[in-house]
Amino acid sequence: MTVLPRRQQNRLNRERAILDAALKVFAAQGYSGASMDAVAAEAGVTKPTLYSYFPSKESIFQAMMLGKRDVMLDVFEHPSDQGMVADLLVFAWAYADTVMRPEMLSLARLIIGEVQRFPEIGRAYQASGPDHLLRGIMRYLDSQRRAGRLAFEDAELAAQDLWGLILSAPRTQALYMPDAQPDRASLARYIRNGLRVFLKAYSTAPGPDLTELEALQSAPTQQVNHDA
Amino acid sequence: MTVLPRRQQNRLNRERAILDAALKVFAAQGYSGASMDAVAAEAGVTKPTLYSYFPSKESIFQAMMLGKRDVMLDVFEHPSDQGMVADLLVFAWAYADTVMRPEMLSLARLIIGEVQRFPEIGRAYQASGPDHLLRGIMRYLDSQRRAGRLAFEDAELAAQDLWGLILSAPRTQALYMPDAQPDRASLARYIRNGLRVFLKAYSTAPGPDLTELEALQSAPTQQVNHDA
DNA sequence: GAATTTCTTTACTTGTGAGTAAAGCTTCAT
DNA sequence: ATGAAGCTTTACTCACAAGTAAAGAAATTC
Repeated sequence: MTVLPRRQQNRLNRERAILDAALKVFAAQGYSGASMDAVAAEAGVTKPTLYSYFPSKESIFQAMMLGKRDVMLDVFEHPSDQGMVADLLVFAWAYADTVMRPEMLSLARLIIGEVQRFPEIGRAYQASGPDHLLRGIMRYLDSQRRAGRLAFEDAELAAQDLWGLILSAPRTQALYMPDAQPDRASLARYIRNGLRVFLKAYSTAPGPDLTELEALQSAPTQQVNHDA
Repeated sequence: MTVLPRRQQNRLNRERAILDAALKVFAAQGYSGASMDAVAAEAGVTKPTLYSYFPSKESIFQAMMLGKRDVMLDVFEHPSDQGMVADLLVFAWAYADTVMRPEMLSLARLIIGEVQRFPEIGRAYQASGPDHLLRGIMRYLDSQRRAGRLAFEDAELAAQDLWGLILSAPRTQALYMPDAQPDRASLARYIRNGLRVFLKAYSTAPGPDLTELEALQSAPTQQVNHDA
């Protein structure tokens, strides 16, 4: 640990505080609706301080957005090695717990709402979030295909199918209705059904896999911790 | 046809012009970003005229949004009666041609972006668009189940699966990247794959249905006309 | 065709938000 | 400690946007 001079240390902390505040305020009010005074107040500083860290509202917005790139969990990087069905269940829950969190949904709404004015942000988010995750799913599905447990021609389509089956319905609903977030029971229903359909269409041994899925469903599922 | 007095006729026309202009401007700039002067200019009137039709910016926004409720096609109301696979293909294309149009995507972005400030609009849209359509799909799938061609327990889940398989991937991408709208060839790829997976998981006769699907795929698909 | 009513516009008021200049304070080097 | 440097604040400017008052134009009625 290099010991930074107190000034620079403070400066870094404040920059983070400002970006955190910007996320909160922009997510709640939208880009045009958010005022720099509100961001400053939320960050515990005053407006000119903001402008000593960033030259403009737009630059704060962009810095904040691009800084949030690595929020996405590398869900598919570390399979649990307890068999494909168990792996898929773990992945599905980890992913659901990530993208269905209220802050992530707010961020998604913000990006979608502003993407026509800030196209780069949409591209950056797409590349670092969904696309990155999709490649993870693809790698995993491919490994299962090589092991002879799945059969498909196009790994990308298969991965998109898995995503679409498991989470598109609850996520779409959550995007449109912030008040009515799905509870864990209905998430479980979506995940169970999605995996069932996916396995039926893609598994080389649908019967046994479905039996295994039924057996695992009663297992308790722990919520992923995100407070790190 | 009752002949309205010229005054009232003009008034109705102007109201429509204002709401159309509001849609354009709000969709392009967002609620906070749009100015009433811009709406007025787009509608070919001046600001006080706006305020003689609607009491406030918010009321224009709400009237415009709720007026757009019935845009959604009643795609699933009139099956083509050429067999389930052909029906599903027609439905899929009609739906794709509706929800993937740039204006519909802009509207969706606007709603998603503003839904935290206007929750009623999200609910209204969800009820009249997606939910309404889902019920149509459900009715159709149910009829096919009664006819013994499909097998499932929960029609709602089956309908959501169909939707998620066919359109969630391209639509999600289109929402995040307005510049990179998917072309018809890749839409066709999604639809083909989605139907294949759906039939494999839900059809009581997967083999024959898939053969039929292959046979139909080369058929020319006409784009739905929306200019009425 | 003139009077009346309704609608539309020109020309404002008021508030708010982005961005800044200059003064005051804190931290570090000597 | 004391002077110099940078950082933060108070107190502005300027521009733009929501909403309005009063004058002017158009249409309807007698």
